[in-house]
Amino acid sequence: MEISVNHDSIESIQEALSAWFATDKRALPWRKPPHRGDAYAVLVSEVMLQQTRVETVVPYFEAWMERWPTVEALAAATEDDVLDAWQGLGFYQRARRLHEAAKRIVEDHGGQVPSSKEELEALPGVGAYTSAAVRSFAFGDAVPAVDGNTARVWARMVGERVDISKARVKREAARSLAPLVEGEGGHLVEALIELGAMVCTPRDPSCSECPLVEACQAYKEGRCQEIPVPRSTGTIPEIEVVALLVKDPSGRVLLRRRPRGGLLGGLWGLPMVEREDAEPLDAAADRCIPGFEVEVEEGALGSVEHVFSHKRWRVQVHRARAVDGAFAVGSKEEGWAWCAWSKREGFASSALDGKVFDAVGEASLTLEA
DNA sequence: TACCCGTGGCT
DNA sequence: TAGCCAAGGGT
Repeated sequence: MEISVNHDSIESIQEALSAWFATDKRALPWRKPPHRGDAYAVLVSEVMLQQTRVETVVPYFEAWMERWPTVEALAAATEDDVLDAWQGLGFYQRARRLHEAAKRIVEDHGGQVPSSKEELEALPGVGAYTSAAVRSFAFGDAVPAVDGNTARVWARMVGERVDISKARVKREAARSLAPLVEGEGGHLVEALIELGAMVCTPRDPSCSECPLVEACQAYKEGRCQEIPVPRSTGTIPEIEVVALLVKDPSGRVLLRRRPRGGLLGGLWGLPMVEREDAEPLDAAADRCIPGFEVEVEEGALGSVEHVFSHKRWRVQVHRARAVDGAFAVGSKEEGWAWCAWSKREGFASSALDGKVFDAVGEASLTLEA
């Protein structure tokens, strides 16, 4: 599939896109000094922006760059501090991969973010999109960085009803768009992304303001509303989850760090497990704290609903204690901690955990009242 | 390839 | 309200 633009008009299209971007682009922190063009800052912003809205990322990016202004500083950080800075952003593997990438850049590349496709994509968390973005925005090596925005712009330009969530479609878009962005530094690559975000929007695109209308097949045919096709979505399962509120004699609460790699990996929360089909409450409670038998109260203190990208949790929080009177669950390094209620913010946790903490806090107030 | 991996704003 | 979706990557 090719963009229906001849060689004479490609220059005028480039000029129109360039002029639009120069006047209409948003003043985002990674587009301003001292971050603009800094490969480390580009890498941080692009990883944060993966599947995440710009407005959400802005405060995280600013705090991150203040805390770790250089790749060396990030490489020297602890994993706990990295997760602390990332908490609430979601997709927590991104944080640990970015941290690991910083370490490798320091160890293997002398502290300089590499500029080649091969070396960039060898870094954890850096794929085709992020690699192209770093090359374009930091090294002036203009390569189409095809995110959902650019893919949508391209799909409408060629007028094809494609599913832009498919990797094959994004590869085709990158190949097809290369002549449009090359030879202009990286700003046309970024302009395509910005155009998709601000003008060529998923619904009700502002075609009257678009610098690419003359090259847009979908506009010509009046089919912008039906391109691209909506991606197919299945229904997500709803899962019952049991969480335990366990206190020691001094009133501290038992927290558990989730294993790396899984859902909310590396983050702290009340011990909790997904309940098997028709699993008795006490059996699920025992699995919350492996190796210990638990006495769990039947009535729930509170309940929390939380929707992830691929499943829905209904969390029931129960009060519980050790059958033999005491837990020797292990150290903080082993993922267990007794935490005074007022000190829980010292443990990096997710939005889900925040809801659970809130539910427990409200239940306590009710009980005391 | 299909699925796993968060969150919050919008309609 | 319930679903849709956003500057994706790894497996």
